[in-house]
Amino acid sequence: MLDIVSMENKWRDYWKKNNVFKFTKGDKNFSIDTPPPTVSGKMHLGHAYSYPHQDFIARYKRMKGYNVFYPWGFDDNGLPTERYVEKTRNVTIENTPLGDYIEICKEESKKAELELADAWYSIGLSASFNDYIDTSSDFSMKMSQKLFLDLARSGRAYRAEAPYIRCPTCKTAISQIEMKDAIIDTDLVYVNFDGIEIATTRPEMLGACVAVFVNPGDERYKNIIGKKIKVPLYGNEVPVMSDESIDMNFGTGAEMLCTFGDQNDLELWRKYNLDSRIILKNDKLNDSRYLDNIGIKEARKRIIEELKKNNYIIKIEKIKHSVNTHERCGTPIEIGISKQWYIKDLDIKKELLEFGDKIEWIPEYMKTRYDNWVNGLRWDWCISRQRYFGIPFPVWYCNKCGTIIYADEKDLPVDPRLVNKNIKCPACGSDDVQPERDVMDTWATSSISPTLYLTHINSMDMYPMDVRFQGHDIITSWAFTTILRSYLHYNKIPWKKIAISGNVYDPFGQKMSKSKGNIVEPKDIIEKYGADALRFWGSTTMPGENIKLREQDLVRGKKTVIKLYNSLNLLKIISGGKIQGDINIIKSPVNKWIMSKYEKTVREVTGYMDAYEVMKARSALDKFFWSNYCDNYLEIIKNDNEEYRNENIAVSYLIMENVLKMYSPIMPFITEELYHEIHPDSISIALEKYPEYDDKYLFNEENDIDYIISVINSIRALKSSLKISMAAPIDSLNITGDSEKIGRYGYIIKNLMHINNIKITSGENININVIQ
RNA sequence: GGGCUCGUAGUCUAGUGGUUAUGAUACCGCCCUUACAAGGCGGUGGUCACCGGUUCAAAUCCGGUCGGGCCCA
Repeated sequence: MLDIVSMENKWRDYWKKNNVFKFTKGDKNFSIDTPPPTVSGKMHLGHAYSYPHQDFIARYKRMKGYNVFYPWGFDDNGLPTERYVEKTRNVTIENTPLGDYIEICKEESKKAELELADAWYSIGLSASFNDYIDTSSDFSMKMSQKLFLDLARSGRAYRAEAPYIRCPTCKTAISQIEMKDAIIDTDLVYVNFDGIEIATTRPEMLGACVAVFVNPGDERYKNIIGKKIKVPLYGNEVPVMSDESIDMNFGTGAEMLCTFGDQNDLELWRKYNLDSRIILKNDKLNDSRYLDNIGIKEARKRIIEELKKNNYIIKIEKIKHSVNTHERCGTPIEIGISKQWYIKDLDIKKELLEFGDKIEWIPEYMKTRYDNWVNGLRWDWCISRQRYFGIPFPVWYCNKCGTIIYADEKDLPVDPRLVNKNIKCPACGSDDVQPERDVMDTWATSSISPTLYLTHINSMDMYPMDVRFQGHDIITSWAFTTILRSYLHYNKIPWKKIAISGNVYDPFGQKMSKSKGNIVEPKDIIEKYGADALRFWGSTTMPGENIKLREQDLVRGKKTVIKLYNSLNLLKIISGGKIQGDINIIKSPVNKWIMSKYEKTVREVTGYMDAYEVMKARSALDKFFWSNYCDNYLEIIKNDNEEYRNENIAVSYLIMENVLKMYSPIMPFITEELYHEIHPDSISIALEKYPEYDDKYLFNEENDIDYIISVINSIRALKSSLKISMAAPIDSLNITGDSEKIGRYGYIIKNLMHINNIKITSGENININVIQ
């Protein structure tokens, strides 16, 4: 009996111990840009579905003779890690010195990485786990800072006081990438503005009002456009202006523009070059009148009270309103104004689109999402975060003259917040300097993953990498920022291909989530069905497609594992354990038939694998293995003429081991196990050569035997209808059909179906009847 | 609101102009045959979402409708 769990464990240990997948650079290299999973989360089923996709290709390319660079990384920067540490170690930035806080983050990351690596290893990935990189290491920090300095010196990265998107909960700037829409319940307040009714969801921002906007086509307000009106409570005069973007059906059709109530305010503010009245700073409102450094909710209450007191409120309506939120915490974002670091990208949209075109997208339509994103960019990429654990900016500021002081490249990596290195201002000579306290956005480091990976092995000559694998949910973040950085630093595409994978849903098409209680752990699946079956399930979709978790796919995978095991078992019984014979001269028509089918399968499977269509490759292989090889070929040679015995053994073994090779990228465990039974001296099936298509093994007999098999199927149907065993002997049978073929290959029919005599009648259609 | 994508037996799925629409699973019947009953053989089951158009020919191409999913506003 086959014990799948212990068999898989055995090979996992073996691969690790023998460092089977270590990369050695050669003439023919193939490199994969792997998504570094975050350390704050466990490997979930979505990962267990998508990561094997990279591994299928990695293993295939390795067997096709490439030196495959398949690095491994962990992303342990930023907010998720801080959250994780604050939860597990009960530390906060308020109760812990910065240096200690960072050390604890690193410590926990390291610990989590060691634990997590096992989960990733358990699904049989052939990546370099022995030599992984993580995004918070000195190495990553050095590279990230160095590339940042390159951008800063060339002016691509700049620091500016500008409006920025802020999360009040996380108390940090975020980028357009991190926003998500949400519908919330809110009050729509109708305010009397100098006789004009205005509806607003942000009454607390009244003191920041710099204009009133209406739609130019709105008849109600036509005659007041261009006039000035007074802001209630504050009394300042603001212009009434018009813009197409104003929705006539929202509220009263007249809106106040505040610096800054929301993104639309910001856009109109930029478009018309309006004044600013900043009353909101770091989540506190201060208008030196009604609001004295108080929070947003409190301020809203107070302003509404004041408006009521002075009879400015007409009515208050409860509405559902669409707002932008921070995707990590769900808090509605605010627009703040402060100094942040940006990477300028709005001026190179055209170039970025061209780069998108140069990369092969699998599947192709996923590129559209990238294009839409680039076309819709409205902000330069804000890369500074007011957080603690992350790559620090290698800069100081001179308190005297304001000059930005960049770290010397030879001193990298450097954390200006923690080291005091006698920094002097190069402009004025002052040593009164202060460090930048912000850290970089996690994507600022993830976006240079090809550089990180290739520099790690000292092989930047392999740039661009061959392929990036990632989910479709991060096309606008990871794929986009990587292409952007690659353009800015090297003017090269980061990879030749990008392969996008889909999401995993439960059997009813619902997303898996804790609250729904429909989460399935990969570990449980591996225990029940095996890692091979889990990977098999992962190979049942076309590139980019979402997948539902369905038990039957796992069952099918496990059945395939067992079928492979049993078919080798049968070969051992038939051959008496010996492989013999010569396949250079094939005489048996049945062997000619199976060799033809086999060669065609090799050609087909290889073609699909080259196109990353693993699902089609596997289907073709399944069909050959189950139907042609097991159900028909092996059944026939069990009962074949003695003269073909040695040839049958040779052919059946040859095909068996090549079937194992073709299955091995998908199911590495069972194929390793069985291959070692045939070739005990092999280091690993993963290092063997993939079968090559050879047309010298195509024979005309293929069609003849196909015909004979259809005759056999008819006899099987007959036996089935007679309710007798396939092995039950029949004395005499009349077969109508192609008499020449049936005559020539009648012995196959007789042997397999246990028939003593056959009588042949010529006819168009196959017809079988028993002669009593 | 815009974009992308999908709609094929109970369920999942292949198929992008041309025999009788693929396979899996479920279901029914038979068979323990020199491996495998988690197997084999046979069978039931489909107005290819709907409407219209192009064509000798449409699941496939075009337009529209309805319904899912995702991305972006």
